[in-house]
Amino acid sequence: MFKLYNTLTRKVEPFQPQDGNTVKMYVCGPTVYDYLHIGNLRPLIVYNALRRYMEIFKGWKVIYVQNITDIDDKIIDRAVTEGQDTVEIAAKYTDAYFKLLSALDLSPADHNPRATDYIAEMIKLIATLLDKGYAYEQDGNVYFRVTKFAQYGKLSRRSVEDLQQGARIAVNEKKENPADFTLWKASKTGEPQWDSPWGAGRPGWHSECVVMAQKFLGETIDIHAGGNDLIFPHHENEIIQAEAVTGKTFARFWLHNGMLTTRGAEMHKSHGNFVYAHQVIKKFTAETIHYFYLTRHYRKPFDYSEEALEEAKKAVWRVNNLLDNIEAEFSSSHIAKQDQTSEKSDSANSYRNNFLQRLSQLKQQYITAMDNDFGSVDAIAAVQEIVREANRFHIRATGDDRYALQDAVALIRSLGLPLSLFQRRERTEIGREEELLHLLIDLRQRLREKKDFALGDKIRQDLAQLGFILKDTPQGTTVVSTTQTDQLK
RNA sequence: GGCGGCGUGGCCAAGCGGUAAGGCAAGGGACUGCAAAUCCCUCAUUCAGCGGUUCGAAUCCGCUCGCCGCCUCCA
Repeated sequence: MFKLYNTLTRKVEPFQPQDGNTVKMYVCGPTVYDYLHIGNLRPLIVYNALRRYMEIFKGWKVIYVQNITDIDDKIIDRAVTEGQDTVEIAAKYTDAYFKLLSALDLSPADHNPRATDYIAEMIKLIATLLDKGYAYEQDGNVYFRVTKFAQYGKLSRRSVEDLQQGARIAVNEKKENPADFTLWKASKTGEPQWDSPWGAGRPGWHSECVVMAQKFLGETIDIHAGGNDLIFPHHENEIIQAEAVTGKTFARFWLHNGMLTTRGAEMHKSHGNFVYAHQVIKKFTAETIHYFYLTRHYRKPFDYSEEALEEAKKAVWRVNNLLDNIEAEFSSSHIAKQDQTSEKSDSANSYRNNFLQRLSQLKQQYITAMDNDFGSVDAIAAVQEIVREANRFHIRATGDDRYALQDAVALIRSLGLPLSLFQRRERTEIGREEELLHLLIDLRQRLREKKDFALGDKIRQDLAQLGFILKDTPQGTTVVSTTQTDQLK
């Protein structure tokens, strides 16, 4: 049974899409005022993997919507400091955002609505809230009257009274209640603005997600996800707007990922303790980065460090090394065929069967882990276990039994697929390059047979410099290209 | 003040009532001309501390200590 932790109920609950086969999923996207930092990457990677798991292993069709917030105070500030207008700023960072997604091998969303394309719908929503008495206008500003909605606070589990005790609620004379939030903001001169029944201005932050989620996914969506820093006020304020209007549940499941920290402190632009995502991508592959995030449970905070990424790199390498070895063995014409044609003995057969049985056991372990609130950490542990088993089998199996290794490779690739791991076809392309490589390998083999190890080692060293790692295995010499992978020291 | 989370081996990190996964590191061994990789063995009688519930607790409850987040913008 597939289960997810729902912030709304604070419980792990069985999840099924509300209408048969289609999951309607909305993930809060970026405000495009700067490049993303690595903390921003966590929800992208985690929810992408969740989505793909639901598609590939559950067989559901996921409609995945992620907004782009392209109008906001931070964008206005940025426009001033960069000397451009807000449209240019938004375009620049939106473009960088999509480039990053692609570099990270993240599946594109089905829809990426931009806030400024939905101003009219937001105005309509706000007008409805005014009509129903959930909002009020003051000097061109419109505020939500939070006390009017009894369930306000049901997601974050706080009451309006709690909020009033908080010392950090901004004093605003225009509000009836300090906890009321802005739906429409009257613009100052020079700021971007849109016409509305309440004068020129721009929408508050929380309306856009409601409008865009409902536009693409309907009044009740299956999953709404984002960072746990959005629980309050952002998601709380979305719920109140949506449900005040429709009277229906806005989102059935609310998912929230934990924050990244740097030496224990939350990573935040304003703390200055962040690293840009594009900087990390220069040093590590997308695969290593995915592994890094997916080996920590998505709801817990965790500490970023380059050492931790180095460790992830090695762990990924361990898996790919096995895939390389086996694929090299099965595709290389240099391996003697006689090994693969011997008749099978009963004992060998049972050895193979045991191995295959163990593989399916570990596959089940992976699925159980993933089904249990996206336990990617345990799921990856199961893959590592497959690697150990396969390495063992690789050493000991003989004859036709060895073909079972191809099953192991296929399994690892299929389990890695939703996680964006272990997909790379490592073998160098068949072609002139490979012919040349094998010429060198043959030459080196002859030198080694003549005990001329000095020259043989030089060939190996020089090829390594060019990015081709030679390994002398019992099955012969194999070659792996490091051009597409993290190079180990 | 209110709401919430976390504390597991040298490090990272699962497990959330049935007797401690996985990775990295380290030590020993096998294999190898040397490498690389791989395999075998060792590496938490114990899960911050103290009580309680239970046949049984890292897992539930209470208290204490330590760290962190939200309550303003933040993924």
